[in-house]
Amino acid sequence: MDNIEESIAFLFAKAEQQINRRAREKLSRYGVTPIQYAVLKVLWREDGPSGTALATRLAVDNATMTGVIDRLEAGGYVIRKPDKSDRRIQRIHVTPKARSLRRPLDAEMEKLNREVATELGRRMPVLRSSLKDLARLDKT
Amino acid sequence: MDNIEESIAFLFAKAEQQINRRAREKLSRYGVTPIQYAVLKVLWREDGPSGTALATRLAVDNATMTGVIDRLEAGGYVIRKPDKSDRRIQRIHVTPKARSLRRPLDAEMEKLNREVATELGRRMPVLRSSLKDLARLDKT
DNA sequence: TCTATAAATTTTGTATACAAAATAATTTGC
DNA sequence: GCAAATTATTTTGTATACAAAATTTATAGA
Repeated sequence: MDNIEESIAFLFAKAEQQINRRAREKLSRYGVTPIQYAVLKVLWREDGPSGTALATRLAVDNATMTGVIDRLEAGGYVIRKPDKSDRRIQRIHVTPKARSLRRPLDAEMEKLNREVATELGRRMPVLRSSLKDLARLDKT
Repeated sequence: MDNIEESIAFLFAKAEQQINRRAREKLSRYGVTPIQYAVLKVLWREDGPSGTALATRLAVDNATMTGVIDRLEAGGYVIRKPDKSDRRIQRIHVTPKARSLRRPLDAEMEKLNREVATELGRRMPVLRSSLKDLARLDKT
């Protein structure tokens, strides 16, 4: 392995950088980032999870999730409401503002999926299964 | 696309997170990070590029590269030397300390490559070509 | 019961990563 | 020759991302 470009870690970092850049471009005019979109996508399906539940589901650190929720809350997309029976827990709820963004945001991200699928052609299913295996979102 | 786990951007982010975590684990006892390893890998082949040349080659922002070099310099892995004919340019040189790390660091990263290749089996070549296409390290 | 442990969240500190602006030096164009 | 444009680098500000520690509250065990 003479060149850094042959390193799988480097290739992953750069490919992810590009995909992330394209996702940011598509989402930016709605005022949200890719990870913020991921949080909203969970909330649209079931409102009111705890911060830790979101962090676990989206595979980020609790500390990272605190910041993401801070900014979503500052932007008026979510609100923290203390759990009634367990005062350690903050439940995260979407606002009407964020609900109204569901269709357009999903449309943007599905567009990105289609673009990548077109660029990769028949390799797309293999890429997808490889990513899922490496991400191991189920177990670990 | 009902679940965030189907979004290609999310899958990429999570897969990259795992790969990056594994790379950090392997490199950490040598005091370097994945992007710092990438810088060293360039310098081992040809010493003395400018910061901008490194940023372009490794596809990161100039501002990001400034910070990476700052920390490599603070750790004694590289030194900045002003170019003799163009006073805007800082040339980046490896130190003996960083030279001595070449073999062990390359060994760690090749180990990671082999591990991933084993996990993905026959899908590895397709993954690699997909990543290269998406990263577009050549053009753009 | 009451203390030790565990759980949820936040805080602090470090490291990418990028955008935009600032700075300094060189090159171009007239 | 010199102002304008370009180039290299750094600075500032924002946003992930994680580790480690701190805080608050709940639960388990003696």
